[in-house]
Amino acid sequence: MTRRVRLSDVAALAKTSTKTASRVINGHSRVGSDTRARVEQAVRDLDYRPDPLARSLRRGTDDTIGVVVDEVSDPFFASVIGEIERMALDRGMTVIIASTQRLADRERIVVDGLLQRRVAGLIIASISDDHAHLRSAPCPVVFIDRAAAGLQADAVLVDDRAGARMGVDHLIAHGHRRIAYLGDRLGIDTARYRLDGYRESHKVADIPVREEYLIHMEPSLADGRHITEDLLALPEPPTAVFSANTRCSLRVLPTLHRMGRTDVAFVSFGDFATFEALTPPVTVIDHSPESIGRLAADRLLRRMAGEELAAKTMTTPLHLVPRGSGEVAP
Amino acid sequence: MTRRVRLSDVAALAKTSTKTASRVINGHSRVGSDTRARVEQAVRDLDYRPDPLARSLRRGTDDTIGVVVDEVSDPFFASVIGEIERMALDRGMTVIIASTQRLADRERIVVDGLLQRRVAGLIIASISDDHAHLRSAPCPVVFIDRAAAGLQADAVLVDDRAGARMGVDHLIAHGHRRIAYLGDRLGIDTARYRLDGYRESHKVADIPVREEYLIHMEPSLADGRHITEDLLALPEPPTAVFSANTRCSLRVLPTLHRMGRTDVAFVSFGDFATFEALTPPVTVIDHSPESIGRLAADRLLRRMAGEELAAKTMTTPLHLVPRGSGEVAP
DNA sequence: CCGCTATGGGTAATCGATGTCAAACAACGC
DNA sequence: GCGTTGTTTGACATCGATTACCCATAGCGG
Repeated sequence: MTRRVRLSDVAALAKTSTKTASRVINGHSRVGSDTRARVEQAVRDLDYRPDPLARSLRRGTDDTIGVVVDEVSDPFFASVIGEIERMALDRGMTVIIASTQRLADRERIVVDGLLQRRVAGLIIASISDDHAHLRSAPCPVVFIDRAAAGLQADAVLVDDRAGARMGVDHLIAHGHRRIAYLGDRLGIDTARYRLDGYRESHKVADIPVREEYLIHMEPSLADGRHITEDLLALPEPPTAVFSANTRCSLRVLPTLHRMGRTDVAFVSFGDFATFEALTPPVTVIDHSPESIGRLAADRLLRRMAGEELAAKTMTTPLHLVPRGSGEVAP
Repeated sequence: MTRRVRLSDVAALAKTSTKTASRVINGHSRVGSDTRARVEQAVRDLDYRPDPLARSLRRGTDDTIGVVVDEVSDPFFASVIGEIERMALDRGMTVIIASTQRLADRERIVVDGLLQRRVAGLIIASISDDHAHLRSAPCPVVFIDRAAAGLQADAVLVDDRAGARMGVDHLIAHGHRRIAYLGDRLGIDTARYRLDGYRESHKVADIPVREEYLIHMEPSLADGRHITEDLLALPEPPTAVFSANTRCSLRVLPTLHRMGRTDVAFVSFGDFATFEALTPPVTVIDHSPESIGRLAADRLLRRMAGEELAAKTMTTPLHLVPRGSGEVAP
């Protein structure tokens, strides 16, 4: 990092004005071919690269995509982000990731912060329930995992209700009537819809829902040990567990195994590499985080390129992968 | 997002100059108490927040920490990042994450990009072998996971050689003499040192190293199926596998289980939530990604706060957690 | 030879905040 | 009353790039 090379240095070396140099660099309007050549040479000689800060300040926009998620260490989001990054970087764009730790007020701060930085586009897994303030956002916004409220916008979703129904129906079909539900706290849409699916399955099968079987994990709660132990210590313990997301599954499965309670059936909404290696292998409702990332990034990049598109909600396909843990009899 | 409120708007409302308003906002030097009050009122009335871009441009530095890792979806880095974010956000700083996909030339680009953005500090898991160009970096730099080459700098490391020795010694102590090594390609320091440890263990125990047991996975390689199958199809297949990192373990363990080959002993350098739930549970060399993140962030934040510190290399503790897979007899 | 349109290029304002420097003013001692 | 010191304050330049606006030159037809 020697002294910064500025546009004016380039212009000086090319014996022209900054304006013309700027024209060449940004490919604008007509510039004489000899002048253009001189500027290009100077750029090369000085290894000049425009200052992204100054450029954004003037242009009012940056070539950065902002991504807002709950937590990077959540394997689901980690994969989504990985895919977004891959697509963005192919196009020479930077990605800024910010996490909300599942706190609604942090989300607001974080999103505002990104907008202040004039990101060119935003991909948000929102936990807040009001996005009206994004209506006049100065850049395209794509929602992932959870839909926008009070706002027409693109969204790439998972059919939460349907997925949960698949999983719970599957357990019911295998004879279970005492099924625990494990998910995030209900403030979060995804959790609510998945719970809805759970309830619906019960209703259709005419099984009453027992409130003591519903566990809503706080974001901060470090491990699932007590939860699992308490659940199995109930006078009438569940014979099956439906876990509404990978993160919950990762917390609870180890405890279940440590307790030797693999007789409890288990279905996870969301897969993970080692799930198939457990004994019994974990039955999952699979949805591809990569394709969510890909769809979202693609949509965003197209909007950023100026395509006029109507707001659209995309849903990624789901399928049940029976592997063993979901087929254990009660 | 209505029209942007600028400092001059605040100044106008408070009937003073932009400079004075700026003084109040940044708490610099002395300002008359009545003027200060007027400015503060105006800030509140207009909901003014300084433009981070303009501020950075002028100040020459941003309140953002740049983090460079191989890949966000690597569980090890995901945890490290999670911890860095938590610490940074407590102090109101933003974190920008960029990934290199384990490509040395991308690393250079990505790092330069962050420096151009005038990040206030950098945390790098570098895969390049020359950091001389960072010697005069305009901000503090802390290396994680892999040390700096050709440069005095802080680093938070894992004792790769010692960890590998622990793991391989353990396998040897349990009677194994045919031990496969599975790691990243050797261009990466971490991989090299871990392999060194593996070799050293063999030397000490007077066991020859068989080159056909050494697997160096390419970063792009999607799954470990063929690798595992090929390894076990050798005329004299290994009776044990030492996996040099969590990512490799996550790729190989499922295949091993799918093939029903849990008679092959397995030790993983790096733990993961489900490892203890497998049958047999996975013996690991445990090192805490969170504490790496914490140490690195702490060090960086202190430097950013201006503390003068001598370059220091920190090493996080390692311990062997025997769980079963590493104690399988040959 | 004049006026008109292209074309290439320069000057200076701008984005929004902050640093420099000096003016304005009060208080103080003499 | 005057010089001195110290506190507030503001005009202006600056960070580095982009752009609105204007000017110069050449080529053209009449």
